[in-house]
Amino acid sequence: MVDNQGMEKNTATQILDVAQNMVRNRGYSAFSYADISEQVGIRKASIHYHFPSKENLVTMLVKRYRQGMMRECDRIAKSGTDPDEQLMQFAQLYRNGLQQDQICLCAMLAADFAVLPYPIQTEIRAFFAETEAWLTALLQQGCDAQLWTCQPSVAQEAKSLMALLQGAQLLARSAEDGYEVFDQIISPVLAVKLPEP
Amino acid sequence: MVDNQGMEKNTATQILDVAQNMVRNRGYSAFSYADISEQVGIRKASIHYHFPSKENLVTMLVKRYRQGMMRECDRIAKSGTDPDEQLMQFAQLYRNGLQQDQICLCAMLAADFAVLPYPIQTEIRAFFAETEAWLTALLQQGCDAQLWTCQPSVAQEAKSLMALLQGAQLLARSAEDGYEVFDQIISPVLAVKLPEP
DNA sequence: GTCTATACGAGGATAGAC
DNA sequence: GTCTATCCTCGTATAGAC
Repeated sequence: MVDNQGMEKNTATQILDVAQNMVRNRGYSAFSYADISEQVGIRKASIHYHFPSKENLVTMLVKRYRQGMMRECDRIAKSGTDPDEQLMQFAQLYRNGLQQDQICLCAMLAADFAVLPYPIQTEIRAFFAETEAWLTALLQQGCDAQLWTCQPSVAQEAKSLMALLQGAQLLARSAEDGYEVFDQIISPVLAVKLPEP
Repeated sequence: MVDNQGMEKNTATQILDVAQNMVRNRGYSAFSYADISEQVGIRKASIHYHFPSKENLVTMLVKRYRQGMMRECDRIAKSGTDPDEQLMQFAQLYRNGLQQDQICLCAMLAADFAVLPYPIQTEIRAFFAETEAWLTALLQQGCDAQLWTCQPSVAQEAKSLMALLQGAQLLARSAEDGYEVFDQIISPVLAVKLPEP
């Protein structure tokens, strides 16, 4: 596994990394340039050099997050495993966030939707549309391979699965043992997807 | 239907009503005493007479919301209809919020969980525990009446359903047509609950 | 109970030196 | 690129008059 050990990450990337953790954990309104400043080790004013405004910063953040999500999905798709295994890996993406008490960036921003500038809203919609499209294709593969059936349509099943995963993250973070709650929520529904014994 | 037409609501109640709309729509960090002040028609300082701090205000808010939810659930339970009809009415509670672009108060606060004072966190946990208990009992009735089966347990199915409903609200509010998305998400899962043709 | 006035800090943002 | 210094607004909260 190649990582960045010893490599200097540029400042803009560091800012985005910290901001991402903050937004996923606290939401749009509850994180500030001062928070980023502390963790990155530069002054508040310096952040404005890289990202002129908060609106700009978060817009860039969602763009990057969207690309990252698509990369992950592509990786899963190209792994060559069966659709049911791919579905589990997809669910795993949501499960991973829990270790730092984080939910999906766009799930958090969907909650904050009413206070977001329009450009950010647009990016969020794009994220959900892309993710849904990918998941729909995966579900269709499973149907074709007779692994499962989707009623009344693969598109609706995809939406339902996304809602389930996001809701599971939401419920998990207010629970003491987040992982256990998440797994309990996921298991009945994903079990239904597998062939009957 | 008896309503409060002509009745003066006391100030504390008005404050809670406005605050509830605000929190459900914008979250904990993005609403202020100034917002309430405007809509209720009194000064910021006057709000502090009724609720000394924001923490206190929102704690009271969640307590009241929790009681309201339990009242609604009791009403459904005592309606004498079949479990499957009761389940639809329960889902309807979540659907109703959408008309004002609002999600469940506690779903919103679950997203904001990391920034909430401890007393509020406690109330939210209590809300979810109560709701889950009620829903578990309803699902059990349906099992007993052979209307459906719950795998691997009614408790897990209850959690899954709550996650689905909250996730559906989240996805609905970032969509142009919220109701349509919500209904699409709900229908595949709730349809499974009904007897096979 | 509600008001005016005010304290005090935090928030996002800009100007200009280095 | 990053700094210091500063602006202006908004946030929660308190004191004290009415």
